[in-house]
Amino acid sequence: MTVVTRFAPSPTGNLHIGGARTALFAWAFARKHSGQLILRLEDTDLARSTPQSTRGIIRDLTWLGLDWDQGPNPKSLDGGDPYDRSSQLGEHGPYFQSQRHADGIYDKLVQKLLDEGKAYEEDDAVRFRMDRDIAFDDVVYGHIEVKAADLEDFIIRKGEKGGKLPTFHFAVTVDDALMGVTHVIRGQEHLTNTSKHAALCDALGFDRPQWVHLPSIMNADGSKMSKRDKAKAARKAAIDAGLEPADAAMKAFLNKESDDTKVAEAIAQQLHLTLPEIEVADFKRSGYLQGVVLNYIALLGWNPGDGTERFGLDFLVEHFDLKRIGKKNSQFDRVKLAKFNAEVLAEMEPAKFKSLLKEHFTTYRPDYLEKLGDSGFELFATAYQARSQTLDTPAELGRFFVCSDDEIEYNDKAVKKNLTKNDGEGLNVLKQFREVLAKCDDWTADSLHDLIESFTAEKELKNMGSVAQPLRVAMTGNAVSPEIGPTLELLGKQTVLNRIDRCIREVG
RNA sequence: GGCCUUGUGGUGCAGUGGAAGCACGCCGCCCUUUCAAGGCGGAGCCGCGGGUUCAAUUCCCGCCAAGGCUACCA
Repeated sequence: MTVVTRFAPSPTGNLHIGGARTALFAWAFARKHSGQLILRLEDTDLARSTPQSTRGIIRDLTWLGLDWDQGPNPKSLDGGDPYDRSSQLGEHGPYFQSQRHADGIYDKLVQKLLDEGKAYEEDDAVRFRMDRDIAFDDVVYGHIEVKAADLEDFIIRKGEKGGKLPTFHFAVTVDDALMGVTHVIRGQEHLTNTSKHAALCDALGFDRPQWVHLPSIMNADGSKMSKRDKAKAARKAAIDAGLEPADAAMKAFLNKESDDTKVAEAIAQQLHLTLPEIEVADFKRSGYLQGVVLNYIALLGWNPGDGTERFGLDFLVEHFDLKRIGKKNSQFDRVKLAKFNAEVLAEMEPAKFKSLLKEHFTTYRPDYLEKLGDSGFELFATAYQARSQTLDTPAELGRFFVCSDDEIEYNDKAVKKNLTKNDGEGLNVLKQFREVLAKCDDWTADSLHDLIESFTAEKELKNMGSVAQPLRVAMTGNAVSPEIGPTLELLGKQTVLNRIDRCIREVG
C-alpha cells in the first residue's frame, strides 16, 4: 500500500513553527516510503480564513524546501491564484475545503448519516450521535479508549451563522478518507478528538487511517508557543521604554485590548527589538537558514537513535521512523538553534556567506547595503562571518559601521577601562596614535595592523590591545568590534579621525 | 469540574531490572588586540509516596505537576 500523508493547515495566519514541524514529519514520512504528500487547506472557518494566509503558508513551506504532490500549485505564487482549480496538483482535488463544500461533497455525506439516523438536526445545525464507547490506536500514544459517557454528540455541519459548512471534525474525516490518506500526522491537540474521527469513519464506512499525533512545542517558560508571545514581548518593551501610544491601535495594544501583530512589529522596529520568533517567517527575518530551522525542529520530539544531531533532509528521509517519535512536549530552545545556525554560517564558503548575507540585507537591511557600498560590504561580510549567529547579527553588531559619527554613545565601563583609567593612559595612546593615522596613506587592513603593531613596540606598550582597545571605544563606544585592522579600513580614514577627535573631546 | 496524555541535569534527546550518556546552555582555566570561535576541566538529573523484587530511573498503584480536549475554532 502506498503511503499517503497530508499537511492540512487552516489558513488563519502565517505558518507556525509547530506547523512546520508537522509538515516536515509528514513530508519525511512520505518521502521515506516513496509515498505522496497532500497539502490541503482547511478553510471552513469563514470568519478567520484568508487568501493571504494561504499564500503565506505556501510561501513558507516553499522557503523551507518542502514540496508536495497534491494541493495548490506552488507556482501560483508568481502572479497566479492558488485557488484556481485547474492549476491545483493531484487527482483528488479540489484541495480547499471551501471548494469541496461548494461541490457538495460534505452535504451528501451529512445527508447519508441523517438518513441512517446516525445524525440529527438541532436548530439549523446537524449533530452526530456518539452513543457508544470508542477505542483507537495511535502510532505514538498507543491504545486509547473513551467511554460513551464521556462523549457528547457533536456538530458536523454548522448552521446558518457558520454558513452551513462542515465542522473541522467532519471535513477532515471525510477528506482524509476520500483522498486516500493512510497516515494522519498532526499535532497532539487533536488526540482527544480523534475518538470523534474514529466514530465518524466507522459510521461512514471508511477505513480508519493510522493516526500519528506529535507532542507539542512549547515556550521556554512552558507555555504554548503562540503569536501572542510577540505581542507580550513588544508590550513589555514598550512599557519599559515608556513609549507613548502613537495612535488608537497602539493605545489599545498597550492596554492589552488587542494583540495586533502589526503594532507589535512597529514597536519592535522603533525600539530595535527582536521579537520572539514564532512563525516560520519570523525565523527567516531573524536570519536563520532554512536548513538549520528544519534540522533543529526535527530534533523536537524525534531523534535518529544514534546520537546524530546535525543533519540535512537526505539524512532525515533515510532515517525517519515514526517509532522514534517521543510523547513528551518539548520546549523550544532558541539558544541551541542559534548555535546550530552560527556553526553552519561559520563553516560556510565565504562567497556563499556573502551572497546569503546580501540577500538578507536586500530584503531586511537595505540601508546597510546603501551605506556600505560594494567593496565595503565585502569587508563587512568577511569581518562578521565567524561572529554571526544569524544573518542579522552583522546588522546588530555592526551598526556603528553605518551610523553617523555623532550617534556613537560611549559606554561608561568601556571608557573607564580603556581610556580614563591610570590617569588617562588610553586617552594618551589614542591622541598619539591619531597623529600616526593622520599620516597614513596606505589605508588598508594589513598596513593599519602593522602600524598598530610597530607603534605598540615603539612605545613599549603591553600589547596590541593597548592601542586597539582605545580605538574600539572611539569607533564604537564599546570595547567590541571585529579585528581592528579591517574595522579601521572599512570605516575609512576620515571617519576614523573624526571619531577619535570626537571621543577625545567628549571623554577628555 | 470531567476525560485523555505526559513526567531522565536549566533545555533537547539517549538508555537500562544491577553504580545514568550525548548535544546546547552554565561555571572555571588556557589561547587571544576586544568579541566570537577554539582547547581543557567542572557543577548539575531519573517529580513525590507506596508496593513487587536480592536489586526500581526502568514494572504496578496512588499523588502531584504540566499539556490537551470538553466550541456552530481548527
